[in-house]
Amino acid sequence: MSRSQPIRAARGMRDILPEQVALWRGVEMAGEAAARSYGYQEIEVPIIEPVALIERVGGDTDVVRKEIYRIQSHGDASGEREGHLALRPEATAGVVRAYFQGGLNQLSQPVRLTTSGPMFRHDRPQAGRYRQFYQFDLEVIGDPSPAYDAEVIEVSRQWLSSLGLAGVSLVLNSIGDGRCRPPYLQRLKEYYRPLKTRLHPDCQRRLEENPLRLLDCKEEQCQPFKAAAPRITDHLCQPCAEAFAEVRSLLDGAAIEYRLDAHLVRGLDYYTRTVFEFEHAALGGAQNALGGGGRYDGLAAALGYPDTPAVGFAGGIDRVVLASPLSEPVKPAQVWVLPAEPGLEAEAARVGRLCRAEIPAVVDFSRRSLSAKMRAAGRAGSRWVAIMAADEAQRQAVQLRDMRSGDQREVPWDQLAVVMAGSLSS
RNA sequence: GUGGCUAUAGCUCAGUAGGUUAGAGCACCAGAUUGUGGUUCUGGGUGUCGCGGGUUCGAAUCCCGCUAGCCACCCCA
Repeated sequence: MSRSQPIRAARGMRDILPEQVALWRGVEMAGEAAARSYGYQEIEVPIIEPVALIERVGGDTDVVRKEIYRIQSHGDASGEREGHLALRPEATAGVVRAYFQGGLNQLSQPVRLTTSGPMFRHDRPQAGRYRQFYQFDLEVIGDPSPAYDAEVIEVSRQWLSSLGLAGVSLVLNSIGDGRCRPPYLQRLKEYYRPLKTRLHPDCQRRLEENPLRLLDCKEEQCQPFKAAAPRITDHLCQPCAEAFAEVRSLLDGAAIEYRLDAHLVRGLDYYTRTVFEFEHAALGGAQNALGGGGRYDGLAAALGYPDTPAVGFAGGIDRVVLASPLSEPVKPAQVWVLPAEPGLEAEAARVGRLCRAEIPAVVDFSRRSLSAKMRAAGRAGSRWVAIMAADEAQRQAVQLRDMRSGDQREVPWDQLAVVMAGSLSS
């Protein structure tokens, strides 16, 4: 009625404040560096995509059922298609679309791509889980060789280890393909059906809807049945079994450690064969997955493009930041220009410009006392301050103070940049 | 989407048998130092007690609703 609440960020959204940004960028840049060193090329794709792009690949998963941010139609009578847009929940589908639409399928294959940016899912927020979250993606499109599965794993592992993360483990599985998975799921259902009444309610529902999920249920009462359940890796068709064996042998050859887990599955339906995930022990159970990926040979066809094999990885930047050892951000050398009395704004601004030839310069135009300005400069971690009152301004000079040593001397404006640059390099 | 816990200053928190001007540490601002920081000293509370309503002479405290955060699910990065 009277006063309204101040506006806050929407639920599940958060800001990355200046203090955090350095760490954030570091994580992102480490990904780019790892990708670049393996010859991956950067690509940017839209955050908004047609809902159909997401629905075709997502199938009947929760992500599509209830977690998609659909964009409200603009109300333009001629543009009813506007009602069919959504914020992307992941990047892979968009990258594959761009691969065809941009003619990358005409280049020599495979094409190695990397991208990163915000994704959106209408989940219940929790620590390490936001409605807008950031992913780093690797995709290798256009070649079925298991060697690319191994390479993608190697690059994503390189990303995580270059950040100095400890306690990261790789989990590996194969979930077969369109040929061997359906018969396996049939077996799995047959195994579980007689046990149905002894499963917990969610699993009773899963039995027919999504039997793979029975395998990673955490409910106590469902545990006893898992051990004897048929394992997908025992029922792979010949080509899938060979591909899986090759991935493992390549990982072994590269001395990449992993744990086989027949219960590892993926949320999105287009995955085939290799699936993998990086876990971090120190993070809570709900957000211990730092990233995951796998082969998605069925995706291109699901989008209406020619059947095209591909493999990829998506890493959660938010969670990697969370898991990263906090490093003290390195403050860049700076000079603060402090006019010691009012009326020197123009001169101070000019001194700032001269300094910027060599290092970033901040000009303090505030009216507070010089000692307050010094305090502020000191707290900001400035390397130098350039103090100037009317008499110095008249001589076109400043008192340049080295904040580390406390040494101070008068320096003419036109020598400032040189003097600071000189003592930086020494 | 389901269930549970929580919400007091910028941060971490104290404050309930309901009682008058709501506190601490850190942070922040100012001064000591009318031209010199990081140490020290002095001063300053910077707050619609998450929001809305109810009970009461009186609510940060009790009740209801809402919102947000956290935790466990669902699912996933």
